[in-house]
Amino acid sequence: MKASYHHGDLRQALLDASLRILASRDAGDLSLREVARQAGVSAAAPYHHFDNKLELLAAIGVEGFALLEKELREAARHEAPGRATLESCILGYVRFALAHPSHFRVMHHPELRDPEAHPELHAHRQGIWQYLGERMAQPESFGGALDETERSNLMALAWSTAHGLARLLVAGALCPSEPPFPVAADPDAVAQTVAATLRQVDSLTAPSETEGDRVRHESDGLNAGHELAEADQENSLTLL
Amino acid sequence: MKASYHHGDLRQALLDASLRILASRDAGDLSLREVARQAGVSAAAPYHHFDNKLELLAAIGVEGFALLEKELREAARHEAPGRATLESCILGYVRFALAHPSHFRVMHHPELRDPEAHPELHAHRQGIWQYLGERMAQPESFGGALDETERSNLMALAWSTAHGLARLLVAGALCPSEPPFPVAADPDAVAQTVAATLRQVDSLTAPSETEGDRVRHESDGLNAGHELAEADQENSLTLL
DNA sequence: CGCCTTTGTGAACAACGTTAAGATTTGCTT
DNA sequence: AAGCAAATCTTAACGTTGTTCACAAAGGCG
Repeated sequence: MKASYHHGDLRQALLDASLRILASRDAGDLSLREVARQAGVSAAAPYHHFDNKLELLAAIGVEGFALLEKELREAARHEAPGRATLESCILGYVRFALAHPSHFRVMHHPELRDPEAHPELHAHRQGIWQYLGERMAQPESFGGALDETERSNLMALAWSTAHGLARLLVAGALCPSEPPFPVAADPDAVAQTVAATLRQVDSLTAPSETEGDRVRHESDGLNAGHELAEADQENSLTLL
Repeated sequence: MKASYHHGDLRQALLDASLRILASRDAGDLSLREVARQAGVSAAAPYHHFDNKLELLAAIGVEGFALLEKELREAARHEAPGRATLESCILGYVRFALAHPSHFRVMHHPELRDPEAHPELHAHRQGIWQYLGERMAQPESFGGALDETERSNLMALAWSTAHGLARLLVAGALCPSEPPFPVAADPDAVAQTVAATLRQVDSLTAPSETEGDRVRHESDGLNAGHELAEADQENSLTLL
């Protein structure tokens, strides 16, 4: 089977071998020599396909972002348009992380964050953000009446929750056996429940809301209202 | 000044040197030899104080968790008892991450997650979880009526949001210049606003809630209600 | 003072990322 | 079809890393 001196498609073979290793090891531990070994080539061979080890990881990250966007768009087509968009985005994001944990970890590897060092990866990351932003910005997502500030609040909240939940689940920090606190056995069930719970915030600005609700919420907390107002005044979550 | 052959307190000096380096580099990149160099000792010296490099990082993690717990308890004393506990925990967690990003990153370093390999670190991590769990479990946190399932939901949601927000802010992924979406310039303001926004979920189960609210929420989504019910039935967020 | 324990040094080893120079294959050009 | 340049792979090497080992210096205690 060892066909020829040349490999055929070594680049993809290296990516696959990397992912096989990354399933059990962290991205920081990945050894380029080991990847080459698993692919059946010499230690120097990968350098004809990637500038260095980080670029190999960046390519995996790009692969991951492309896959994420594909799956998000896929999921968006299989649902009633304009309903529960925020919840659906969160769920899609978390499900991707659970389905492709190795990709997810590489996508958020700290050493790949510099936009100038890895422009293609950065472009894909921005693409996801833009896509999610556009979907969540649709007026019917929240019910309609929603000014810029409120929308920013919700998006920061949703993005934080989705990302945090994904990280905790992928890291195994939210498992039923050893508690931070009791949680469901099935990670997907956790995601569903959290997303559904968060939806109650969404409903605050839904059209069915009464004016009485609105007032009660705003004057609810002792310092909460004050701090929020203060933050709004200083620089708040207004458009950049 | 180079006093003697012996260092005095090399252990702490190594920890300090590490943190100095970690301020600009990631935990995975930290070189033990460089730490030793900065501390002015040979490459083998650290092995008299730490079993290996990971144990050095684990010690920093322990330091971080202890600091976090101290700051959380500190903040808890300076506020009206039993009010907005959930929001205060979130804010405290995020503020710690912003104030001590190096510690925060090490505390969540992927290679330090194994409880058996780093039992002391794991104990401190559990301690934080337990402390936060106890605080958020206080009945007056939410207003009173709250069954086990609802409490788990809220805690999973709050923990996810706090952790996700902290990670995004520490990573610089929520900055005003390059948008995922517009966000405040001051990270602390973002944290305040997100925490305040999340508080609306809290208010769902507050005593001032009317029965009409409750019903409307549960029958709100098209599939959301269904999925939640399904999750509840299967294994849900009940006590472990 | 003598002696054991602690804490430092220096040299060594294997593994790693990366580069350089040379071999082999591919494919285009004529 | 021949030949030649580009792409791909190999072997060898360099410097750095984590870690270990044997040994030296300092501290503490009888």
